[in-house]
Order: sequence, then C-alpha cells, then structure tokens
Amino acid sequence: MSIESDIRQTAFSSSYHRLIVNILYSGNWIGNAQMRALKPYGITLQQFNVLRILRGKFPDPVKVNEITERMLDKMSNASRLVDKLLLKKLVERTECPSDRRAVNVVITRKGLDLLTKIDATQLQLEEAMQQRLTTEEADTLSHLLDQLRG
Amino acid sequence: MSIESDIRQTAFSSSYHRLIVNILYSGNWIGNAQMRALKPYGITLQQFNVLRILRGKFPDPVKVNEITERMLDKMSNASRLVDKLLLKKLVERTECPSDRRAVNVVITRKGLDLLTKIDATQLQLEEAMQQRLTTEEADTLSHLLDQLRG
DNA sequence: ATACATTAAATGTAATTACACATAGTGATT
DNA sequence: AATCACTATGTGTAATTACATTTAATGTAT
Repeated sequence: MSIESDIRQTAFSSSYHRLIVNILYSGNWIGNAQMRALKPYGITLQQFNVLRILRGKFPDPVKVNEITERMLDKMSNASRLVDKLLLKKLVERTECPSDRRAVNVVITRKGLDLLTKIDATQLQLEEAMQQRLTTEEADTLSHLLDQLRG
Repeated sequence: MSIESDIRQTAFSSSYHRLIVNILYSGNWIGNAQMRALKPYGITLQQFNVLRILRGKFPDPVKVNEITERMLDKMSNASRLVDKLLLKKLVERTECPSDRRAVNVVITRKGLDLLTKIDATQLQLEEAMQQRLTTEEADTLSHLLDQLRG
C-alpha cells in the first residue's frame, strides 16, 4: 500500500513532502504494532525502551541521565518511567556513590526475564518484515534514514 | 549520523531490528521538528494534520469519521481535536443533513490563512531535507517504507 | 411498527506527556 | 569557606492520549 492510499491523499506537493508524511505515518504504524505486542506484558513502548537500554549495560548500572540521552523519544520523562518500572520491580534504583546527585538504575532478574519473553514477539515482527523487505533493502532504508537526519 | 551513534547502541541483532528502531527514532525526530515549527502558530501536530485534511477537501466538508481514517496517528481523537480547532475558529462544525449522526467539518478562512503562513516553514524543512537526500533518494525511501507496511 | 445490530460522534477516566520549575549536589573561583 | 554557575534528578501542572463507554441515529429483518 502506498502512503497515498493509506491516508487517502491524492497527491503530495513534492517527494520531500510525501517523505515527511510517510516517515511520520510509518513511525506511528510501527509504534502502534509494538504497543499492541507489548500490551499483554503490561508495559508501554517507552518502558520497554528503557528496559532494553538497561539490559544492554547489564550488570552495570545506567544513570537516569544516560537513559534520557538514549531514549528514542527524547521527550519522555526517564525519571518517571523508572518510577513505573520500579513499582513493577523490573528495575532497581540506587544512589550513585561517586555523585550523589545521580541515580544508578539496574534491570532486575524479573526485568530480564520479561524481556526474554518479549524477544519472541519482537522476532515475529521482524519475520513479518522479512516477507516484505530483503536484508539489503532494510539496510538501504536504514542508511537513507540516517542520511536524512544528517 | 547513524542510528547507532544517535542512540549510542553499539550493535543491533539484525538489519530488521535496526530498521524498527530507526523508523521509530526518525518518526519522533521529524515529529519533534514539526512540533517545534508549529509551536509559534499555537497548534499541535495533530491539529495541523486535521487542518490539512480539511484544506484538501475545501470547500467541501469532511465528516469526523473520515478525518479519523485519514489521520497519521489513528489513535488521536478527531472529535476532541475538532473541538480545539473550533475554539480557535479555525474550523466550523455543522450537522450533516443526510445523516444526523454525522458531523460536517469545514476549514474557515482563518484556518486557510494560518495554513498558508505555515506552508513557508514546511518548505524550509523540505529544503533542509534536499541538502541531505536527492529527489530520487527521497522517492526510494518512500517506496521502501510503503513496501515495508505491505 | 418493533426489535436489534450497526454506525457516528461525544464523553469519562486514568495514564502519559510536554514543559516549566524546584531541589540538591558538584566543581571552580575567589 | 562562601559564592556562583552548572548538572542531575525530581515534581507540579495543564494538555493530550488511550481506551472504554455512552448517546443518538440509521438500516434491516421480522
């Protein structure tokens, strides 16, 4: 399906205009698919994103600051996201000894186990993508997006 | 900048995984850029989206239902977005004579004028994109995104 | 006509987000 | 050590969003 038929727009003023709309639409499309996949596990996409950042560093801790910088959605409030994950016992928060302003966050065993379960559904999404794009096309797409952001 | 350095991820498990993250990140990136550009005009990205749909049909009315179907973010509540636009006198809402459940929405002259002003900033964004991607690359990118969504 | 499923829009609400601001710790300068 | 700029995190709040539910109108079958 072209972006034109997806949003029933007959024409765009330029290739760049179509691209802006297409990236926004595709971002929402993937985000919604992810949210639906995560819903049964009781976490939001942003929380999932934080957990994956923490897993990438496990067993080292990650400061809230660093989480913010690495979030896909920079506007998310990492401090409050960590609160939510703490309530679910998916992370632990400890004061950083070398800098008492900072807070160290570590994913718990429970958090790691949850991610392991979710990994399977993520693979399903990737397999669905494989039906539509070759690895080369996926790489081209990623590369063009990188180039666009400059 | 590659997506790896943007979010400081050293490696992805597959090209498809990198692509998922890249599309989400790029969607937020464009969305944030748009939001910043719209802020001086006092409307949100979703409201802007509704106004453009209405302009595309002007002077014909568009039903709330059709707005919902054409929104980039399907989760937005078109009914409440129209409320907000109504308060700013950017749209008019009238009962549909042929189906009294439905509501016809039309963009006002004030709404059209606002969009005209915003068009200039949109062109700036497109010009910035031209520095980074050729028209052919933009078209390839759009086409690959269409292909991915299937 | 009545009943019933379906559709369009609006609304209630809890959660989330955007953004400004507050708090507290650090490091450098005097 | 007192001051000041800066940094890291947390909080207040208004607006927005997600999602379920409600209200009202339509079409259809009996």
